[in-house]
Amino acid sequence: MDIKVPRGTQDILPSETAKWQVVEELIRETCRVYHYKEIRTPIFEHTELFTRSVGDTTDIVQKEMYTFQDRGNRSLTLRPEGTASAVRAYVEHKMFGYPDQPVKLYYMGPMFRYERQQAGRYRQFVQLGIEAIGSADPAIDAEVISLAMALYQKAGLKKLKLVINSLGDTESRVAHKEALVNHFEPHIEAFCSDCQNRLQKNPLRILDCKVDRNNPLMETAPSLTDYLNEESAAYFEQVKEYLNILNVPYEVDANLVRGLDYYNHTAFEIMSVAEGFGAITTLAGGGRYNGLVEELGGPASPGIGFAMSIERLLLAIEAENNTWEDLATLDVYVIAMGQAAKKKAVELTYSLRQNNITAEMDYLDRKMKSQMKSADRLKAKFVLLVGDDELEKQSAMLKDLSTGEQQLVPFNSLLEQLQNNLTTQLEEEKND
RNA sequence: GCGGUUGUGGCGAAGUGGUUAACGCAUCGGAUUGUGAUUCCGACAUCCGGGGGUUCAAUUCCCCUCAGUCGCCCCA
Repeated sequence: MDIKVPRGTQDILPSETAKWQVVEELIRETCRVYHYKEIRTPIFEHTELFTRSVGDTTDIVQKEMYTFQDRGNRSLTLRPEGTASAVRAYVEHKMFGYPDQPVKLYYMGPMFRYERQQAGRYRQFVQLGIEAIGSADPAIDAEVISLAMALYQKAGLKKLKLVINSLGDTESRVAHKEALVNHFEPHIEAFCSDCQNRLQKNPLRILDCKVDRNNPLMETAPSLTDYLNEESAAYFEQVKEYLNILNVPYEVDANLVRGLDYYNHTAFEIMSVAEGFGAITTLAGGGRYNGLVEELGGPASPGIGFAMSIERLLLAIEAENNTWEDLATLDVYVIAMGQAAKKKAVELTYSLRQNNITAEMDYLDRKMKSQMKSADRLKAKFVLLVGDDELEKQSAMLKDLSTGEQQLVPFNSLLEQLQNNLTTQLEEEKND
């Protein structure tokens, strides 16, 4: 065996899929309650979609995209994020014309970024994305943020930190960027090489730099908050007010910057503060993108959304020591002794399944003892035993593995008997 | 892209420059001709990620390479 999964990808094995299903179910239910509808878009798009929306100076576009030529010489890219696709679909299907605005969408599926793997980071990973397009009401900002928080709470997470900031509108951002460049440029040679690159590209990131955090120029750098124009500042105030109304605790971090170009106004990030988490603690991130629909050819329509990583959600749940209900249950294990009995066992197993009873049997012609061990290991509730004696009596031995009790039951009343036993066992569990 | 670390059977994990590579778990067989625990007995790595080198001899030393993993950058 020398072919392995490609770097940064993983197989999610049967022993793991149960928890994925639990989380996925929780997510769909939450989205339903918040009245977001699922949209499914292709896993690859025209490359231009991402260069135009995400921004061609961003890390994602510059070094992380899986881009390829198809046989028709088109440049396609495995989607690195979902907002661009959702907005593309919004424009393409003229959802701006829908009577009910904002259009509220969610999607869940794999995203792809070419990066070195590390704890909580993969080249193929699964994101839940939420988008509300068509409203510039600060209340919907609060709704989107609270949806994310509600989801984590339902998943049992407590050690969370919500950080918000306002990037302001274009006017505010341009003014601030100019101020930053003026502030750092005269002394930029004192900064790390990354920061020197950031100066023109994205000076906001300099504020975030860990290498240069002790440089005195950091303290005196112009804050984004001071450069918000009146309208942007007022908008941000209202978002905070709505979060207060919803009792969603947050911290304002004036240095919070998101990596994608299309963001403006509200930006937020949710982190896990659980110990035992890896170096990457961001569970979800999002923000407002008021210019994006227009950028992709639609009418000016404001939007806001977020993306959260399912892998990181799972990691966070584990880091907080929450446990998973074991969903893999087996009602009946059918044991056959001898070839004649095997034929009956095959038939019985099939009919049980026809009646929604989870059933399994041995396909290795193993001895009875081995089959019993399998039934035990698989945590079967009941065993149905068929041998020559039983065949003669047109019956099967029905054994309750939890009590060890067994009784001979005629074939023709087996189904009824089993269904009775299963329901009484279920009720007893409830009473415990 | 850069750096740390690891790479021995299905899994976990010891180990040494030299005739049979510990041990634990799991699995299979038997003790127990048709019953799950425990116990006891037995089986289970022509080979120690791959390639090259040093050596009389390498899983153990050196080099290269590949892979996993963690971290930096950045992000979900």
